[in-house]
Amino acid sequence: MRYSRLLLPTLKENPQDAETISHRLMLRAGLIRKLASGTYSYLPAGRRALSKAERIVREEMDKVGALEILMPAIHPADLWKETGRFEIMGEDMIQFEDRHGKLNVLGPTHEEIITDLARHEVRSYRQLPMVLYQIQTKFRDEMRPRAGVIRSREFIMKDAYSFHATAECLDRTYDHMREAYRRIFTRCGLKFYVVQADPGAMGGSGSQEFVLFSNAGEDRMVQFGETDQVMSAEMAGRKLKGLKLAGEGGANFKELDTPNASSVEAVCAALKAKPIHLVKTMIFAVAKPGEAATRIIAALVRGTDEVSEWKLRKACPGIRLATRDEIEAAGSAFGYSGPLGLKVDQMFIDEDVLAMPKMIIGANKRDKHIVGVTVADLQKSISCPVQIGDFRGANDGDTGVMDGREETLHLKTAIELGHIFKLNIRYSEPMQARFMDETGAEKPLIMGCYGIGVNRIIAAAIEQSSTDQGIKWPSIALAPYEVLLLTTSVNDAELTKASQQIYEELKSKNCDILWDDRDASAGIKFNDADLLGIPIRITLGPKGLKAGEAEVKDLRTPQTHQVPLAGLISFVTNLLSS
RNA sequence: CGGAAUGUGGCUCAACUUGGUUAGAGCGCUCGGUUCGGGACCGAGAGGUUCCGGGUUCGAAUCCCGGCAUUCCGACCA
Repeated sequence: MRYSRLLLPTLKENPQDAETISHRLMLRAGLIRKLASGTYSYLPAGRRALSKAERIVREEMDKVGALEILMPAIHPADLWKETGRFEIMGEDMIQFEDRHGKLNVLGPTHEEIITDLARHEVRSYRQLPMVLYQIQTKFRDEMRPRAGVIRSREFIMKDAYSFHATAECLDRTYDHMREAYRRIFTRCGLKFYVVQADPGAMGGSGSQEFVLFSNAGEDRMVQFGETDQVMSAEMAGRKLKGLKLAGEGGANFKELDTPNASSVEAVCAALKAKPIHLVKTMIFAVAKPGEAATRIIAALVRGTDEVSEWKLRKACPGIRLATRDEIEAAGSAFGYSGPLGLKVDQMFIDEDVLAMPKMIIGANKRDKHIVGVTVADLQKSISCPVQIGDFRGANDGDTGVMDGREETLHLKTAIELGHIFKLNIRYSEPMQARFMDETGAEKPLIMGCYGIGVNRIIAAAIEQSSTDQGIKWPSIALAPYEVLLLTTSVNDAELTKASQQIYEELKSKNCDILWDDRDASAGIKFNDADLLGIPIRITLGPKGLKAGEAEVKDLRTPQTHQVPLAGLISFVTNLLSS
């Protein structure tokens, strides 16, 4: 491609709207342009980078026998109602009525759609296992799009879905997909971690995330010491000291007015205290979906900590946050809950609470808190069963425990690149997607699903390795072009002729080459070259031409070579295949 | 949805506090010339609903009210 014919509008200055490095550089290097909040156009170079990522994804999917399909972005809302996810996804789904008054949504993901396809097309265990995938635009009406392409309202996702007769077969495919994902991100040159994750809204029995550490990310992760072991902060277990609910004295607490102070922050302001002095009391209900609660429980953590629903769920399965009515039925007031006098069936107390000398707790009355509460007071007043343990998300510096080993936990923020799930029959059962097994019995299809945020690959690559001067593509396989031919001046006929010859020859060798043939000063060309970061840069100037050599810079090493023109083509093709 | 900030040629910004000529600068763009290995220089030129609506005033980019948009923090999130 000739630069003079290309739309590659670089920006000299940082756009005011862009804060994160990948966002800034994608704009400045002319990869993307914003249409509106959370929606971006990909310009030629950006589209090329995306295509390169897509190509890697396709090759690895095809290698594990996945079949590419394409599903609609417009879905009948009825399909989403079959699994209950119409309500769960809620306002994240972009909805519209068509001219016939039928409600449709723009697909944020495709479990329901693929399951519908499967219930029509899959009849027999003989067809299984089957893996289908697509690369397609998804829509989510994000509350707050941010960081350019990292969280946008419209994004490109590779989503794959697998169907199985047995759980063992799902396990095998899941493992193959995980390895395929490793290969994909490795080929993209990304420094990624595979993380045990909470299946969350997707449902199912297990999942792993592929993440890349970056402060532009949104996921809170902890790294186990200096190892490659990473897990979500919510799930990382910590070492306990063995504290007990016991103590002497107490009963010197008093009730104070805290009008309209239901958040930790507001209570601190009202009582001139710090979050570390507070205890948060979270009330949960044990209930089946859509049914009344069978038990009400409470969880206590310090004001600085977050209750880990995941850890709590392990101790007490089937929980969900209690409703306002349920909180009041437990003798409390919404926003002012505390352990003293609370009528719950069980209490789960994070161990750190027991190390607090004095605590501030909710009084179970509107606009009131109790200060000066001690562990002894808790011991005397709590009559329900109590479990002491690890019920909070991990903090930076905690001592983590994994498989009997102990390491300091380092808190990190991360970009989620991909996520793989064992769905089992989460979707096939409610949607009645069944197959006939070898005994002639009808069974729900066992499913897995596997997602990759394709445009996040590009953003993450730039987050991982770039400077304010420009992008440093971590893999040549991702760069919009492999080779940049920089002709320092186009007003020298000899130079232009020699450049064109190099350009044509490399092109004929199937080399992805961009020739900067613009009538612009060398400085502009060098700066644009730095911004775009094309890995191999050939610079040809009048002095070099006279000496019969070109300068070849390999940005990956980064080494500069003076190469005789006679051997230039083979030198570059060797670099590319190395 | 809560908190904060911003909105002025294509881009980055100034003028706003304290209302007062024809709203400026740099970059970019067009034309002419010089230059030609790190955003070079000289000259000429085009380009504006100062986000929108209302109000105050003799007079509003500037002050007031309402709205919209964008960004950041939080809540939320396959």
